Amino acid sequence: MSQSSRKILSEHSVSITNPRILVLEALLEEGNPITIDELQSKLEGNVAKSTLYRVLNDLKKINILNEFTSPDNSTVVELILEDHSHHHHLFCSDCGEVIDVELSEEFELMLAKEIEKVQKQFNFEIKDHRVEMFGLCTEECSNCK
Amino acid sequence: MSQSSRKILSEHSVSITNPRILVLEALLEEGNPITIDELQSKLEGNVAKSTLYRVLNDLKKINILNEFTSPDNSTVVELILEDHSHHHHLFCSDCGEVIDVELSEEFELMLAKEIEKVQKQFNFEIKDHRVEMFGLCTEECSNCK
DNA sequence: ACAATAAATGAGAATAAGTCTCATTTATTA
DNA sequence: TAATAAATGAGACTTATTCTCATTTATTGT
Repeated sequence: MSQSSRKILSEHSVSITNPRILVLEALLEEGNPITIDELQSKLEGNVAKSTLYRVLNDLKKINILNEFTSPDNSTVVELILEDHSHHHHLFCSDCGEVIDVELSEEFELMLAKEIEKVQKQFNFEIKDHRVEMFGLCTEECSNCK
Repeated sequence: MSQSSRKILSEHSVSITNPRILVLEALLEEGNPITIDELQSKLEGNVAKSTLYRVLNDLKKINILNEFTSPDNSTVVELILEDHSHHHHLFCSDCGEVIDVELSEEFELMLAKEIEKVQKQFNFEIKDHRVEMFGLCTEECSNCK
């Protein structure tokens, strides 16, 4: 795991430091979107708060970190890995879990066409998009604590 | 305008007070999503900061206010009116403007089908969704300051 | 219309997420 | 391995939001 963290850093010409490795490892281990709070817990005080935020900003700058806000206003972060394809998010209003969701290719094609229309309509250059879904996991949901 | 604010409040059995009328009027006048900062400016100090947040929370509770976070992490609010149909948001990374966008009915139908699949896949009950689009308004964009 | 009561407000204190500062430590490179 | 630039930790600072509490305002029954 430490290997891939180092690899990720060097591939992006970012100096390899302990806090960066620890943060990357925590994010890799999680494998899913995670709140800053959860991330801090995982790090068990091994990275200073200021450093954590700095490292997250570093990762954003090299475009390997996605940051967004959950419906309950917590900041959520997620690593963008090469093999990690385009996806969307499903939020549970009950337990707060965030789940990565891939939608069908035909849907994405249709969305691309819609976006094309919106670009023309508003004279915009649309660079990115996301679909967010909100709901409740049912009792059987294994993702829910 | 004050009439409709009063009507909105009484229809939701919320007591009619000056700060609530002022906030509603500002939101009605704007007609578009607006940041808290912009809203505060529009209110020109006529509503205390604590009251503004309280009123916004009141409006959220009666489900006539939609709150979300822009890509630059400002809180954005928008009134949900009866005649205000289902829509999505387009964010300009340049000027920060947020624009309401309606997507085609066929797209929404297809998205509903996708959501149906996601519900089954993750054992979720999906209550709501939104599509967010990020980009840059071009120079001719009249929405951009 | 009025008094009694409950609810809402304003002002500023408190909290919490995120950023900044600066002295110290660590990584890079030659 | 030494010199230098970059990163870190600790805590101060900033800013958005919530909370507290004394005062004001709206509502309701008469």
